[in-house]
Order: sequence, then structure tokens, then C-alpha cells
Amino acid sequence: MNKAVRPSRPQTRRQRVEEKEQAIIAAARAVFGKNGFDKAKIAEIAKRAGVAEGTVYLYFENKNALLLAVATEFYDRLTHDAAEGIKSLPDTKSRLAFLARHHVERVAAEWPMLSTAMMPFKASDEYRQTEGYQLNRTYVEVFDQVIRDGINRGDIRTDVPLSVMRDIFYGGLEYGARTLRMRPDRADLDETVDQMMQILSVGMLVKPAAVDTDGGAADAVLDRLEKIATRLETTAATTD
Amino acid sequence: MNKAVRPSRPQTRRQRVEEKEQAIIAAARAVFGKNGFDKAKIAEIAKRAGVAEGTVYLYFENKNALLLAVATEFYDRLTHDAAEGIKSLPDTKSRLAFLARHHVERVAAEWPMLSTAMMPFKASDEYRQTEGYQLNRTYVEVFDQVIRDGINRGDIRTDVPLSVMRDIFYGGLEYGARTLRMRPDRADLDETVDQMMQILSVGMLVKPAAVDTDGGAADAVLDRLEKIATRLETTAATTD
Amino acid sequence: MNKAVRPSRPQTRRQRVEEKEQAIIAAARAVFGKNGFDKAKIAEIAKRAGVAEGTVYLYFENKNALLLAVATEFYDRLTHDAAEGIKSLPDTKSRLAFLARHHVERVAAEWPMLSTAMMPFKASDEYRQTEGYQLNRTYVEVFDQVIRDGINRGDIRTDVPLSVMRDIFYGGLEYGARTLRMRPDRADLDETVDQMMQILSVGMLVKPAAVDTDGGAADAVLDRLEKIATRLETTAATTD
Amino acid sequence: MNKAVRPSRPQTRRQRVEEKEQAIIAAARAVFGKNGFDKAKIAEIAKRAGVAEGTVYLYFENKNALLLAVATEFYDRLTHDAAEGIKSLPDTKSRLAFLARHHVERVAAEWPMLSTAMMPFKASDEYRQTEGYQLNRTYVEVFDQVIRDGINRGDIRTDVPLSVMRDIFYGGLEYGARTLRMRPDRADLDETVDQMMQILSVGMLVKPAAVDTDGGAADAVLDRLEKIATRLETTAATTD
DNA sequence: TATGAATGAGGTTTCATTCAT
DNA sequence: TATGAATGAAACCTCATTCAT
Repeated sequence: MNKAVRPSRPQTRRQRVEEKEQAIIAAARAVFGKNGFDKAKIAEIAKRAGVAEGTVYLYFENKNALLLAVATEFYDRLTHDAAEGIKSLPDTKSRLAFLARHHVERVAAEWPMLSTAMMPFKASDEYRQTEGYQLNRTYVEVFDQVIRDGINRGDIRTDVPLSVMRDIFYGGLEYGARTLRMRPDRADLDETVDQMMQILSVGMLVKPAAVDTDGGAADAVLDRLEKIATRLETTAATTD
Repeated sequence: MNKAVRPSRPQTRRQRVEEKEQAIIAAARAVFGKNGFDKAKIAEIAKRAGVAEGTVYLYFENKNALLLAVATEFYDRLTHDAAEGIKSLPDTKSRLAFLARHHVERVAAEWPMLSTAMMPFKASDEYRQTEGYQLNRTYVEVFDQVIRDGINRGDIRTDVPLSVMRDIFYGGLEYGARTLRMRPDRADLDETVDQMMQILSVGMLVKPAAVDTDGGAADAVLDRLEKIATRLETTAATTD
Repeated sequence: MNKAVRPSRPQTRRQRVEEKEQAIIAAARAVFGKNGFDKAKIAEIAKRAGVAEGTVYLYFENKNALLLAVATEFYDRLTHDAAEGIKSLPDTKSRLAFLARHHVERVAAEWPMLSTAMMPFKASDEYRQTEGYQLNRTYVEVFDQVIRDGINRGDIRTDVPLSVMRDIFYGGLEYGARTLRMRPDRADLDETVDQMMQILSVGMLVKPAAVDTDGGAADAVLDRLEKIATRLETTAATTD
Repeated sequence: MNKAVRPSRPQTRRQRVEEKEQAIIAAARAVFGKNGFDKAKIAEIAKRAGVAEGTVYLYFENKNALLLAVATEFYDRLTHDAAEGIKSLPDTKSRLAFLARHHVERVAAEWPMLSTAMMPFKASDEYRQTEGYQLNRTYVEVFDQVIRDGINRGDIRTDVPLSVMRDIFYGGLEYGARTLRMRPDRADLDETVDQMMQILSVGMLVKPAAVDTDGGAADAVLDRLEKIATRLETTAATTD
């Protein structure tokens, strides 16, 4: 039934195995995402992956392990791309903007899977001891590092704990992502993320508002105004 | 049919019936919350409620109807208390603070139930057509009204859509609530909410930096300032 | 909810009781008839009878007893009317015709009830020991008596056992009744019964049939033989 | 896919599968037959078939489908054997006799199953639209054909509709079969069928039958023949 | 007598997991 | 390794029957 596909025929045995594992994970992600973990059937995952039911159990201990594999793959990529993305960005604000854009993009795309399938990893009181928690921990560590860096640079206010910032950042973004998903048009993703960042960055950044905590952007305004003033002064002096 | 209700012990039949219904809903909330809707067993709910399994079906058509009842009751109370709470508060900022406190308090308390059991109401793409969505819609309407009011009063920035504010507000709070739950000590609830509000109110409110909050408007302001500066420079030069 | 119905208000307590019993039996007949005994729900019977579920159990030990009551009432009336009907009929043939008409009429009317609800009384190997069997036994006794009478009068053939005649008579009629029910028009009931009787009476009756029934081809044979005999007689006479 | 089937022990996989399917159908036939469809438990069917409960659902969608399978198999064989049996029989009478014998034999053997389990297929008013009806339709078509043939040959009377004949034929036989079942000795099956046919064939056949069938009327015929003979003798004597 | 809420045993069906091939 | 038929535990739900009022 599955004629050997010529061009991309996997060479080594190991490659073939990995390919199949990937196929199962991909199928699982789709099926878990459709109606959640509990309603997902191994049979459907197997069919989608093009393998027999029993084969799934050759690659994964059980349904839970399969979910963990899906989650791991998802988070690994998420974390990797996040870390990679901020490398070239110089300032805190643009880094946060990138992380926001990146997160919303991925979360919006995988929302069904995330919201339902991964619940088992989040629900319990012992969440912190689960692998799911650890995955998430590693991911948000990228954000945490940006914030810590920002604090060192004097960009980030220090009167609010990192954990609070993190919760608002990701919590807000996730709600936003969900709202986005419910709309027919996704074209406004960029705009929405911008708007979210306008609120978030004002709340987290320091600079100008250092005085009254107010919006962060005021800093920039003041900076520029100061420069203009200086120029004016210079001009005035010259004019004199 | 409505005999004058006299407060005897188990009281009137109707009261007893309502009491039992409440017991079942309470039990269901607890059990749904433990491991999610799918893993919840009617048998356990019945046992917790102190009734026979069949009795549950006397009060609720099926498992789904029971979940809906739980959600409805939860949201009804949530909405009612929210609306009631802001009545006596005069200014936008204190209203938002109240809503935040109220939400976190309730959500933190009911997080297990919310996060898992109500997923069926949130997961699907047709979420907006579900009763779950409507319940939530009614609830956040309270927040929306506060924001609209705040805009009229000039308290709330207008360059970010209400929906974005709402997502960040509730999304952030919910993450925060979850984090709170994972800590052994809940004593710091007040403090945490305060901190969250520091970020959120700075992001949403106008006042403190009515002028300089940046917001998108800052750019425009800066643009104009820059033009003015340029004109001044030119003028200065020319004047020379 | 049940206003006292004036005109037919039952006088004695006993009458009221009997009325309720009848109501329950009638309701049961209808409900049993709809989908069979097993699918019939006591709750529906109670509602139809205008009583509470528990009340049914005041009048009947259990569901089986209720079915038996329905069957008993049905057979009692059936038997009574059959016995009454043949009283005034003088000859075997018209009696059988009456029984056939009577049976088809009743069976066609009550077919749903009979075919499904009363199965429990017919199915088992121990049928002969059931009350259902006895009811039926009493009913067909009317037929048996007609046949025995007919034999004494020389109307009924004696080379076929009564039991065989009975089976064919009632078996045939019942199938016929069922077929009738499946047709939209019941107008042809009389005609169909006539046709069935043409077959059955030819098969069971002795002489008279020979003349008029045609059916019995024997008549024709005899006719021919008689003619031959006549011819022979004539010939013989002539030959002489 | 169709490897040459070599008769090993449990043989090919396909054979084993078919064997198991047959085992389940056979078990279902027995269990359905015992107390009817509703009272039959899948658990018992599974146990009888020597498989796990779940296995039943591997072969049949649900309980109803299983019943349909039982009915289909039964009717298929019944129809096949009926059609096969009449092939070599030359005259209408012997064909009908064969069909009667065949029907009673099968129906008597399977009466429990038929009478109870298949009720769901017969009870409803929409019977004609059910698969059960179609199965039966196909079966009686064999009978119908014999009758139509008989009419063409001048064997069958034409003043009674085919449908009426069919109902009496099968209705009568079925009652007869049931009666047979209730007796401990089945030895008299042949005799009983003969007797039933004596009534039925007299009723349905046209003249000639009377001669050789002896049909029930033979006695009367003989009686009358004797009288004629006597007359002839007398005549002869007189002539002398 | 009458009610109808409550019971709880039991049946059908699903599906993760196993295992013989 | 791969298969997919087989398993059987377990869950939802129904409904005859009981019993407190």
C-alpha cells in the first residue's frame, strides 16, 4: 500500500526509525489537539501516522508518554527558536517584542493542542514536579534572562518581581492568542501583538517613567526632547 | 404548589431538593476539578454528594449538563459579585483593582475546576457558540463597562482596543492566579495582586503620564515636536 | 390538577379503584404494544394512566403481573365474545366464518400489543405451564368445540387432527391479520377474511364444500364421476 | 492478499476470522432465542462463542447489527435451500409439500430464535422498510413463484389472491411448527406436515389434486364413490 | 391510598494495551 | 520490527422497584 517513495527514501535504518517516530508524534499532535487528550484515540493516531496500533507502543511506552513526547518536541522547538531569536537583538524592548510575537504566533497556531491535550501536565497540584512543568520552565527561562538582563541595564523596573511580570506577559499573550484564533482573519496578528506590547512594555520598562512609574515610552520622549532642547540651545547660542 | 415556606429542619420539599442539587453541583465541581471532565466519574460525584448514582441523573440530563450547571453557577456568582463590587467604587483605578483582586481570588480558589473541567467549553473552534462562551461573555462585560466608563472619563487610553486590554488583564491575572496556587503560602495574595496591578494600570491608565505615556500617541507628539524643533532649527539658521 | 369529573364521578370506593385499575391496564396495553414488553417503561404507563409510578405497584405486583393482567383482560374479552358470537349460529361453516372474522378483527386491532408484549408468554419451552398458555387454551376451546360439534354433525373431516386444524386456522388468520395491518386501507377486511375462509373451509369441511365451495377440487372430481356414472347407467341400460 | 489457501489446522487467518464470526453468530442465535433480544446479554453471547466481550464488537457494530446478522444468515440459508429443493420437483403439489416440510423443519428448529429475537424486525408499523422485512420478502418469493407457476399450469385456483394463500400457508405452518416444538416427541413431524398439507392443498389446488392427493376429502370421495359403485351394481343387477 | 424522589444493580459499549504471528 | 486481532476493565446511563411522606 505504501510504495517506496523514491526521492526521499531514508537511507539508514536509524533514519527510518526516526522518521516513523516523527510521523507518530505529528499524528498525535494533530489528534490530541482536536478534542483533547482523553478523547484522542490511539487508533486514530496510528492511522494518521500510517502505522499499526501496536507500533505506537513500540515507540512510546503508553499514551501519556506519547503526549509527553509531543509536548517535549513542541517546547524544545519553541525554546530553541526563542533563544535564537533574541540573540541578535540589542535592546530589551525589541527582545520582548520578539518574544511576544514569537509566542503568540506559535501559541495561536497550536492552541487546540495546547489548551486541551496538555492539560494533564498543568492541572494537578503537583504540577511543579511534572515533566510538563520543567519544559515550560526551560522555555520561560529565555524570558527570565531577558528581564534579568534588562534589569542589569536599568531598562526594567525592579519593584515588581520577575514572576509577576512573567505571568502577565505570557498570560496576557495567551489570552490574546486565543482571541486571535477565534477570529476569521489572522491578518491583524502583527497589529494585535503591537498593541499588547504597548501595554506590557509600558508596564515593565523603566526609563522615563522612572519617576512616576508611568508609561515607559515617556522616557524616550524625554530623551528626544532633551536632545532637541540641547539643539535648540545650541542653535540659540549660535544665533546669538 | 407554593406553600408558605416555613423554616423547619430539612425544611420544605422544595428546599430539600434544591439542597441536593447544590450538593451535587458542589461535588461535581470538586471532582471535575481534580482531573478534568473526562477523568471525572459520576460514581465519585455521587458518593461525594451523598446520593446514589442514579440520583445524579434525576437532577441532570447527563454528564455534560452537569458540567454546564457547574460552570453556570460559578460564572453567575462571579459575575454578580463583580458587578456588585464595583458599584460603590468611584474611580476607574480602584474599580480595576477590585476586579483584579476579585478575579484572582476566585480563580485561584477554583483553578483546578476551571483549568480542566471547563476546557470542553473553550477548546473547540465553535467556542463562541457554546454556552460556556456566553457565560464568560457576560462576566467580562463587567470589565468592559468599567473600561468604557474610564474612557469617557478620560482615564483610559484609547489607542489600544478594549479587547486587547481585556485579554491582557484577564490572561495575566489568570496566570498569576495559577502561580499563586502552586505556592504553599497564599498570604501574599494581596501583594501579588498589587504588583500585577502596578503593571496593568500603568499600561492601561492615562493619568500619571496623560501627556507622556507614549501610548501610540507619543509618537505623534514626538513627530510634532520634532517638526517644531526642525522648524526652530531652520528658523534659527535662517535668522542667522 | 384533576378536577373532579362531575357526570361520571364514580360512586363507590370500589368503583373508583376499579376505574383506576382499568386505566392502568389500558395504558399498559398501549405502551406494551408500542415497542414490546422490555422497552415499555413503567413511568410511561403511569403517566398515561394519570397516576404516579408508585401507584402502579399498588395495583400490580410488578411489571410481569401487569402484563399478565393486560393479557388476561384481552383474552377474557376475546373468549367471551367468541363464545357469545357463535351461540346463535346454526351451522358449522357460519360459525367458523364468525370465529375467523372475529379473530382477525381483534388481532388486527391489537397486533402490536400481541406480537411484542406477549412474547414472554409464548417464547419459552415451558409455555404450556404459563398463564399465557392457559388463557390461549381457554380461547381456542371455543374453536375446538365448534369443530367437535362439526364432526358429530358430519360437517368436518375426521382424518386430520383437531390440533392441526386449529393451528392452520389461527396461524393463517394471524398472518392474514398482520398483512392487513400493514396496508393503509382496512376496508378490505371482510373480503380478505372471506378469501381466507374459502381456503380454510374447503380444507376442513366435508361434503357441503364439494357442492358450492368449488375450492375443493374433489367436488369437480365427484361431479365428473357422477356424470360418468350416469353415463354408465345410461349406457348400461341402453346396452342391455 | 489471497494466498493459496492450504488446509492447515486453524488454517489461514481469514478462515479463522470467519470461523470466529460464525461462532459469534451461532452463540447469538442461541442466546437471542432463549429470552428474546432485549433480555439477551452480550456477555453471555461472548462467553458462548468463546471470545471476550469486546471481540463481539470487533465483528459487529452493535447488538442490533448482530441480530441482523443472525437473521440474515438464517434467511439466506432458508431461502437458498427452499429454492434448491423445488428445482427437481416437477409438479406444484410436491413443490408445496416440500416447501411446507422444509419450512416447518427449520422453523421448528429455530422457533425460539425466531419468535422472540426477531420481533424487533416485525413489530413496528414500518416493518416493510426494515431489513428484516426484505429478508422475509426474498424468502417467500420462492413460494410465490411456485404458486404463479401453478396458476399457469392450471394447478392453482385463481379466485383467491396469492397474498392470502401465502399468509395461510406460512401462518398455518408456523403455528404448526410451534405446536410441534412443544411436544416432547418430534417423530411425528412428517405426519403432521402431511396433515397440514392435506388441508392446505385441498384449499389451494384446483381439481385434479382431488384424485391422487387423497387430500382430506378422499374419505368423502371414497364414500360417495362407494355409493356410486353400489348404484352401478344395482343398475347392473337390474339390467341383468 | 397515593405520591414521586431515590435507589443501585446491571447492560452496552469503548479503548488502551497486549501478544501471537 | 511490525501487525492488528483480541482482551477486559470500566464508565455512563437506564429503569424496575422501594419507601418516606
